[in-house]
Amino acid sequence: MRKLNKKQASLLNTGRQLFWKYGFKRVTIEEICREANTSKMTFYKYFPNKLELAKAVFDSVVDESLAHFQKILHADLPPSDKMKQLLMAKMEGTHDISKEFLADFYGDAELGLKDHIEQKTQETWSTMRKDFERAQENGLFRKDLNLDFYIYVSQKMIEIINDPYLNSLYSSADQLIMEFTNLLLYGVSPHKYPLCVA
Amino acid sequence: MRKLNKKQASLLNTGRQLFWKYGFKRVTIEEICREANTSKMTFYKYFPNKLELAKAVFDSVVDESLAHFQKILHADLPPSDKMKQLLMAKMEGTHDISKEFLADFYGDAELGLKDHIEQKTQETWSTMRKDFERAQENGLFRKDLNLDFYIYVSQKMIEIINDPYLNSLYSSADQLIMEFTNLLLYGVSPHKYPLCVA
DNA sequence: TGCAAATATTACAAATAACGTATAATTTTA
DNA sequence: TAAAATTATACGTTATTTGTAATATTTGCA
Repeated sequence: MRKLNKKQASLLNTGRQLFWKYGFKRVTIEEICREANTSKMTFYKYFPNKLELAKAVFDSVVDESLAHFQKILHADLPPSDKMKQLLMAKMEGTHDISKEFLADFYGDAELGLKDHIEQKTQETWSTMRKDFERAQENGLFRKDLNLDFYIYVSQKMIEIINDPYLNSLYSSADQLIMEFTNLLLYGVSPHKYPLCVA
Repeated sequence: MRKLNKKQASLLNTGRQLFWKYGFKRVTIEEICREANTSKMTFYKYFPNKLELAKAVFDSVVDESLAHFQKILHADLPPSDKMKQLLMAKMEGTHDISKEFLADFYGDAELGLKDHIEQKTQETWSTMRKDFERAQENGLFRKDLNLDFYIYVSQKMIEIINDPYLNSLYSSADQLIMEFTNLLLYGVSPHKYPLCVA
C-alpha cells in the first residue's frame, strides 16, 4: 500500500472528490473513471469494486490527517503555536470527510462498512492517544491534565467554533480561533505567561 | 400557476434543495417524495415527470429573484441604499442556482432544456431591462449612462467580488461590497455627494 | 357526523442505468 | 522492438428507476 501507481492515485483522488461532494451512492464507477481519465478495466485492476475504493479513500483521509496532526505535534515550536496549529488542523479536518460521504458510507446498513470504519477509527485513536501522552511527558501539557478530558473538550470546541452566532461576534474565523486558543492556553486569568506548560 | 397546493409546494422546495446540492441526474423521484413526505402518486398528480419538476424549480428561482430585484428597485429608498441592496441581491443570487444543477440541466443535450432556459432567461431579461430604463427616467442613474454597459459591468463585478485575494484585503465581505458600491456610486474622485444621480 | 377529495400503500411491468468481464487494439515504457 | 500497461468496445447480468393501476387510508369540510 506504500507507493501507489499514477492511475491508482488518480482514481483515489477523483473518488475522494466525488464521494466528498455527492456521497457514495450517487457516484458511479464509470463517472470516476471518466473524471480520472482512466478506463474501467484499469479501475478493476486496482480495485475490486466501488466499495473497496471508498474504503481506500476513507483510509487515506484518516491517515493523511493523522500524519498532519503528528507533524505539528512533533515540530520544534513553542507550545502556544503548537496548540494553535493543532486547533486549526482540527477545524480543517472537519471538512475532510463530508456529511454526504459518511451518511452513505456508514449510515446504510450495508456490508462491513461500520466495522471497517470503527476499526480504522480505533487504530487512529490509539495512535493519537499515545502521541498525546508523550507530548504530556515532554511538557506540552501540564502533568495533572486529564488527557481524555482535554481531547473531549477540544472536540466539542469544533462544534462551538462553527456556531454562526459566535462567528458573528468576530470579523474573522481566525480571531475566534485565536480567542479559543488563548482561553485554552491561559485560561481566563490575566497572566502574562502560559499557565498550563509545566 | 398562482396558488400552489401544500404538497405541490413541498415537492417544489424539496426538488430545489436536492437539485441544488446534487444536480438533476443524481436525484430520483422517489427520493424527492421521501424527503417531501409525499407519495409517488401525488408527485405524478402534479408533475408529469422529473424534468417538468426541474423546469418548475428553475422558473420559481428566476421568478423569485426577479421579484426580489423589483422590490428593491421600486422601494422608496435613497439611491445609494438602492444600489447597495441591488448589489447584495445579485451576490446572493449567485448562489440560487448551483453549478451542479445547471450543468445537468443545461449542459446535457437533452430534450428542450436549452430552449426552456433560454426562453425564460430572455423573458426575465427584457423585464429587468425595462425596469432599469424606468429607473433611469426616474433618476436612479444619470441620463447619459449606457444601461447595457452598466448591466455588463455590474455582472462582471460579481466575479471580481468573489475573488479570494480581494476578499483577503477586507475583514468582511460587506466591507468589500461597500467599497464597490461607493466606487460605482461616486467614482474615484473625492466628492461629497453622489455624482451619478441626475 | 359523514361523505367526497386528497393522499398513501403496495405491487408491478417496462425502461433505463450500472456493474463486471471478455476480447482485441493501442499506447507506454524500458 | 518486445513486454507491460492501458484503452476501446461490446455484452450479458443485475439493480435501479420509472410510471401506472388497484386498493386502503386520511383529511377537510358541509
